[in-house]
Amino acid sequence: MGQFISEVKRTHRCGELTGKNVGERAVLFGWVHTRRDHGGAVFIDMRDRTGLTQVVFDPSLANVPEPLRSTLDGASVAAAHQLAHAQLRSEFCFGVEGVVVSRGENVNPKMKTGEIEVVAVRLEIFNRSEAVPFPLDDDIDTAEDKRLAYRYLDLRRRPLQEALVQRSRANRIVRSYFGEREFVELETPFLVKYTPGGARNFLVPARLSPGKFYALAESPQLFKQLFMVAGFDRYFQLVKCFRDEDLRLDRQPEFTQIDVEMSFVSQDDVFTEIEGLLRRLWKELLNVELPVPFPRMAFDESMRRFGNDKPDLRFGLEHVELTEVIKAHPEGGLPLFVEAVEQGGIAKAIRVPARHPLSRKEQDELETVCKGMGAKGLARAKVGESGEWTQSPLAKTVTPGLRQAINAATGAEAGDLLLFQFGKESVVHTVLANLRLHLGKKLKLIPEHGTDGRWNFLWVVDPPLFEYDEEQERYVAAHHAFTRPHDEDVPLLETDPGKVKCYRYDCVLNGFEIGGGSIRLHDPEVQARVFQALGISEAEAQEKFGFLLQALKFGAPPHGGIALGMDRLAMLMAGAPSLRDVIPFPKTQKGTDLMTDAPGSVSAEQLAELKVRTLAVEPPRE
RNA sequence: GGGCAGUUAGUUAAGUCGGUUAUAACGCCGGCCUGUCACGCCGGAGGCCACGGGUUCGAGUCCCGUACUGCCCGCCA
Repeated sequence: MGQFISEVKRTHRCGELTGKNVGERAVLFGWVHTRRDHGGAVFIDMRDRTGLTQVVFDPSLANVPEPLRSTLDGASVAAAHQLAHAQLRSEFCFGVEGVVVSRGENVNPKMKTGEIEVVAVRLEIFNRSEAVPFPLDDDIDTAEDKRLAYRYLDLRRRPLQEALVQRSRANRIVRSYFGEREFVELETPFLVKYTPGGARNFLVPARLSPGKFYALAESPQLFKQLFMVAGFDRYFQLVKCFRDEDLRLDRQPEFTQIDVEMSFVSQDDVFTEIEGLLRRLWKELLNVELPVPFPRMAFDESMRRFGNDKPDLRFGLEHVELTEVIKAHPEGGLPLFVEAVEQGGIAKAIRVPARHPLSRKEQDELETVCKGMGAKGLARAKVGESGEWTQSPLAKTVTPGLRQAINAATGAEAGDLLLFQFGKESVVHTVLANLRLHLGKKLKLIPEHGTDGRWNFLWVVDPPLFEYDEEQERYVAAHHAFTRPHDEDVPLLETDPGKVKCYRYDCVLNGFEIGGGSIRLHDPEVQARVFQALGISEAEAQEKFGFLLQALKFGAPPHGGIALGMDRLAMLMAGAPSLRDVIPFPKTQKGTDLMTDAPGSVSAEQLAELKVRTLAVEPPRE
């Protein structure tokens, strides 16, 4: 044991052997991927992270041509075969020394290395393996929780290895891109002071300040602005961020951002830098030329046409605004519609073209989907040959005038299906935005998971600076309080804050928000007015953001930036169905780690040392 | 906090109207096999049907609850 490694060094990797290597001596290290034992000859598909090579243990050396054959030690070959036959099993880790030979008639065109095989002259088993709990093939349908419990085995599988290797290359590209462009890579603290608002923070008890807590940084936002004040001019960082919010397919509690901040830039300058980066990533990793500049869409337009601020532009099924149409037909015969509109709500529809027929049952399923998102129901109407509505309770009540107006607004033709939502604007938008995505997948306009080679990038721009919070009955910052409003809207800060647009932007790809940022507010006078509009007093602002406000007083440059979600980028570039597939050790939707069983209990002593007492029902161990 | 779906052998699944020994494939173990590559053939082991309660003469199957997993709404400045 161990001798093998000190005596011989690896000469090749499994995935890189080709016909050009025929005749070479080869030493390979790897794992048993599959084994086919014919008694007389044993075939092993040997795997390392580069791929597979067939290793054959054949004491007859039938496939080794002379004069090479007579140079090989027959006794050693026979011993290797015997060991392979008797012991070598799935997922054993082993080393092999042999010669690369052509497979001749037996070429396997399905394998990258199918032209050749390695005839084993010497075998060393480094470590045996228990039977693995699930197959390690490329395509498996093993339940996620079992894969996560044995993540180190799941990570032996090629799709995950390739995704992670690609992500590693992406990191390198990011660093060289920004490095070449005079950006400085700077680090920021993870243990920071808690600031209210925004994402919920993970808290870390501060042992040296009993009773006090650090927060884990949800982003380096304020620090990177201070880099600008300090004059670093152009900053980037690949940085972990932590947010204690509920998880989704594309959200993990700890994730990585490509964090960027620049001084003396406009919104367009930021876009140009980022488009250049994304172009480089797509070119080098996917060999795809992304057209630039990316299209831009106003936030309001995105909400109107798609019901959210991250539209998937790969397919239609756009929302059709019907509020005004209904208002124009007060006699229309749609009490529910009218009621919703009168109460300040809106009415919208999606038209499903006749070429995508949906059965009654499928329509009912759509209604279930909608109800799950807060809809009261899903009104629908099938459009007949002469524009009449059928298969709908609306058919009898709606007046011909309103019906024709709605048909005209939606562009409805015979055989089309109209799906309506009416009520509170936020609910209508949520329901229809998700219904549109659901339909897109159901009708195979976009894939259920992963990508289809279409890359529809989009900048969503000019959102409102404030959002009205109905619970608190006041305006809150839609992004953060340091976003620069459009100059022409500044007067509205006092008169109509809801109308103020700002230099905030999101980068959207195929319906995923892959990045967002803003041009920052560096004018103290406007800043004060923004705080006032938010109802934040001078004292309050000082307490929360005092260090930043102070910093902005010392000749702060105009600046702005963006943060890109590295995990989401990696997921989309890999065509992976989930963020978990590009994170080596991800967490479940409940934020647990099924391998380490984190989060775990701690001892009473540990808690006492931190001056922390838990109210949880389950007492800590020990 | 809420909605939907799921949980049966190591894995993936089937399991009819509630009925007596819970199936299959793959994997695993043993045997045979010299050109396989989804190797083949023969044999074998392997199950608290997630957990708890209920209905019933009888529950994998029906009902209620809990846990866990996934997707979504809320949440994510």
